[in-house]
Amino acid sequence: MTRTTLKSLAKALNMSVSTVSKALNDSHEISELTKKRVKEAAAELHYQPNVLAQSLKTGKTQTIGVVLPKMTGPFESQILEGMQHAASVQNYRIVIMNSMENEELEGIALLSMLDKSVDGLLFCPIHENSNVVLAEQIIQKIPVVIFDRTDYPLDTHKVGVLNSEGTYSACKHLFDIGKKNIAIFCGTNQGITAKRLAGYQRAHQDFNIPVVDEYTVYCTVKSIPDLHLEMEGHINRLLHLPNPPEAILCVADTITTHLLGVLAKLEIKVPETLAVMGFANTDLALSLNPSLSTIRQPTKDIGEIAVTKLISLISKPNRSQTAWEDTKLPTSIQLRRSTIG
Amino acid sequence: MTRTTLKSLAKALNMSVSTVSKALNDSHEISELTKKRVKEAAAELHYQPNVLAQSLKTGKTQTIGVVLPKMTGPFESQILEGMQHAASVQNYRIVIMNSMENEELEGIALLSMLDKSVDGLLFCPIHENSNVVLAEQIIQKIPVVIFDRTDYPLDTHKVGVLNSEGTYSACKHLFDIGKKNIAIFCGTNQGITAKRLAGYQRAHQDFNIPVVDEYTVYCTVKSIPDLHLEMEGHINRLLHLPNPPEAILCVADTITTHLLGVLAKLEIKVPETLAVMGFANTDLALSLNPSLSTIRQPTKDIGEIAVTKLISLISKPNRSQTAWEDTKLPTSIQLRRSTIG
DNA sequence: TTGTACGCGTTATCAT
DNA sequence: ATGATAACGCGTACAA
Repeated sequence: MTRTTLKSLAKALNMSVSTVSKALNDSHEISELTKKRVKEAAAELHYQPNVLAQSLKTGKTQTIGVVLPKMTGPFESQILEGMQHAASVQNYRIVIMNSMENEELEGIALLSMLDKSVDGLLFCPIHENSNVVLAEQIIQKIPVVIFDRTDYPLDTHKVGVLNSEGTYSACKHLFDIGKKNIAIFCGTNQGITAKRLAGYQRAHQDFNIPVVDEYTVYCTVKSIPDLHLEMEGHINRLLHLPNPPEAILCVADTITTHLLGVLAKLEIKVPETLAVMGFANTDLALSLNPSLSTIRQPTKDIGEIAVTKLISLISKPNRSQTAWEDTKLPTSIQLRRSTIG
Repeated sequence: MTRTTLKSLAKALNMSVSTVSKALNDSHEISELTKKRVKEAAAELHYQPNVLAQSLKTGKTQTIGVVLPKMTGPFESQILEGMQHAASVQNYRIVIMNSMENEELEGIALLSMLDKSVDGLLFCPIHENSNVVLAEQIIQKIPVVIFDRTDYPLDTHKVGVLNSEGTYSACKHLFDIGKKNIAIFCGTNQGITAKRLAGYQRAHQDFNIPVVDEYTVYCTVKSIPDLHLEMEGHINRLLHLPNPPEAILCVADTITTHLLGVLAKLEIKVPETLAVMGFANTDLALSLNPSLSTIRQPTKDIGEIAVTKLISLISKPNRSQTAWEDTKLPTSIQLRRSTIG
């Protein structure tokens, strides 16, 4: 059982390879009749072009590489699904490399993109200056689009969200329901944290509410059980302040979704004692107890737009003189019982 | 800025392509001195072999394809991460195709695996006889390993879990804490549901507890809000039975994790009125209120083992006379407050 | 309209 | 120990 190649197809048809090739590619210099004959025979013999040979010849692989720090978590998998979908629609495939939040692994992943096996790269850097020189090397050869963690010094298209607006709206909502004292739980990614923190501060300014320094809290721990402990400590400390907060705003998915568990364990009433809301992209927000008010990121859009922009770069002849776009998608807010009882 | 190829490298070194190629591949017929010179020059000029040309020549792509029904949800992304990890360690890359639970899309995805662009396929079929003929065609050309939904008529390695044992242990636990009347909420995948249902029934037999027909419930709906409504209906019906159940066992992740939300809305006490446990692979089980007792699948292992088995098939010369292994990994049970208060 | 010949970048066989 | 050359499967400029 040997593979059908152009050559074998040509032999079976008593024609030359080039005729067959042109016929299959609908060249105008081939008669309709032969085209039809060729295509029928191709279908008959289950001919499939060898994409490797095609790519070697054309220099295009119809493949785009994705390098991202993690792929568990609803946020990441939703982005990946968006990418996967947009890519397959436009006849591209996706190969994923996981940097596992590790700069060295990220370097290896990036390096493997230089071998002509992908037409473009979608990159979510671990932090704002990880592997920058490598990235600059890569972008000399293939187009790159930065997504999610867009605070990265590379001149190219970027696709992320309006981080500061998300926290701003959340604060506004909390103010509206009478919670003026809002603690904010920050995550480990500096660029994103900074943006979201800025929205929090700007909201306070605009509404003339003072920012209490002690309300800004950093959760640095990685494992879930440890995170629970760390958050317990923070909450106990906050509630014993002379002026304890009435709400907690979380700026990272893991922190947000696990906070309710911690509060339940401490038997703190939500939202009466502490209202809770934060960035989170899981369906489960609806099924938590109480259901969780969230700031939701348009993950699928991020993925799809990133892919579309990348593909447009790939097909563009002179990439050098492009005006780079820093696309910031709006977040949206779902109000549920963790803030409005 | 033109790419460094074997040829340009050779020219720079005043040597022939074949010498350079052999030197880089550590052929024994090349002197140490030249090897050293070649390798230095290669590093100097940032030479990277063109993997496409390599693959075209060798027939190996160092790439494995994954076709699976969905990739959101913790279960799927954990499996993917396991695959990704095992693959990269063994110097393979992964390209993912999402069938989106749609048999036609699955067919397209599978078809694209026939073009010599992957060395092997990891396949999680939509259901027990979707695209079987296509799969059989594929396995003629490249090795295939079936994962997760292993109830599929293809002679090859399979990697899944001991589904019936999971529900068996769960029932045993519920019996132990005095909940003899257990309702079971089933999902839409027939093969897996059947296995898990069997474990439920076997447990009842072994412990001499009658199976009540009305306790077996099917949740068929896809969207989360609708699923909530459907489950509400089932629960109301069950609780008005003359002999209402004291526990609910869920056999699909989505059902399990969302059930607590439904019960909270109905203000039903968990675990007092109804204990809850079920298959679920999310970290959030710990942070639900009450925290959720789960049957957990070794997702990372599934992914890693599937990859390892596939790679071993790829490197095996005579695939025809292999003894196919149907690997069933054990599940594990985490007891939390949704059953033991 | 069809066919011939070459090259994409490698690896592998055969000489030297 | 090293070098010339064919081949992998395809696309295409050029010739017929």
